[in-house]
Amino acid sequence: MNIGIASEKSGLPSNTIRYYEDIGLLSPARTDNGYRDYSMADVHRLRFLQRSRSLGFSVDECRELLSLYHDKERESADVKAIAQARLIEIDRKIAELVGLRGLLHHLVEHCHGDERPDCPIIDELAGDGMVQ
Amino acid sequence: MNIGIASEKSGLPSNTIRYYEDIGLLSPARTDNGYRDYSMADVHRLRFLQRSRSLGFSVDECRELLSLYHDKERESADVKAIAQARLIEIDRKIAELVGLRGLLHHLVEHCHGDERPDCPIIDELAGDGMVQ
DNA sequence: GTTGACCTTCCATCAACCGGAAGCCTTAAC
DNA sequence: GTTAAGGCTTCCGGTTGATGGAAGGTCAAC
Repeated sequence: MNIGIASEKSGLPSNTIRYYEDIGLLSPARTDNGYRDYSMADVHRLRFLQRSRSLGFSVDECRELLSLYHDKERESADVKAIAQARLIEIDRKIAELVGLRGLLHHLVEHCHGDERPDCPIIDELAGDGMVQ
Repeated sequence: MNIGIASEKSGLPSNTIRYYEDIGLLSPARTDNGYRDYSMADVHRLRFLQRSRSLGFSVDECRELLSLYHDKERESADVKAIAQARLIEIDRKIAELVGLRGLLHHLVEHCHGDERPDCPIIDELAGDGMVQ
C-alpha cells in the first residue's frame, strides 16, 4: 500500500514515516514506479512506533524497544528497565514543573494585573522580588 | 568587563550570551580590540534573562518581558497575562505527564521483569495490550 | 619570545520532525 | 487528447535554544 494509506492506518503523518525510514526504523519495499510499498507488517511496526512515541519514549528508545519486540529471546527485565528509566524521567519532569508552577502561581497571585506599572512579577525577574 | 566576567556574574555560559546577542536580546559595547564590553546594566539584563528562562518563559516571551520591564508606562496586566499563559501551559504539560505516568506505571507494575520474554509492556506497544 | 588564558567569528550539530519546491505518476473528466 | 487534480518522489531549509569546535587574534606573565 502507498504511504498515504500507511499514514492513515498508523496515525503518523507521511513526513514522519519518511523520516523514520531515513533514520533506519523501517525499510518498506518499493514498487516499479519508485513508490514506497507498505505491508501490514510495516504498518504494525509504524503503530508500534506511534504508541511508543506517544508514551514519550525517545526515538532511540523506540529503536531499542522494537528490537526487543522482535527478539524472541528477550528478557522482560530489559523492557522493564527502559520503561522504568522513562518513568523516573517523567517523575523528575513533573517535579520540576510543579516547582515552577508554585513559583509562578505565587507571583501571578500577587500581581494586581491592572493598568498600573507596578508589578511583582517583573520585580522578581529583575532580581528584587520577594521569592527567595 | 569581558564576556567571561559577565558570564560569571549572570550565571549564563559565554556561548549563550553571544547567542542572546545574535538574536538581538542585548548589544554590549565593544572595546578597541573587538572584545565585547559589558556594563552593569548589561549584566542586569542577562540576569533578568537567566531568571525568566529558568521560570520556563520562551526566548520570545523573555524578549517581551524585557521590553515591558523597560517600559515605564507598562500595565501590570500585560505582564500578568504572559505569566498566566505560561501557567496554563505548565498545567497542561503537568496533566499530560501525569496521565502518561499513570499508563506507564500501570504497565511497569504488571511486568514481572525477569528472564522470561513475556512482557505486558511490549504487548501494549504492539497493540494487543491491556490498556484501553 | 613564548606559553596559556581569553577573546573573536563562523559553522556544524542536537531532536524530531514540518513545510515547501520541483518534478514524476496515475487517473478521471472533458 | 489533453489537462487538471492529487499523490508520490527527493532535497533542502527552518524550528528551539543552545552547545562545541576550528581557526585565529589579543594580552599578561615569565
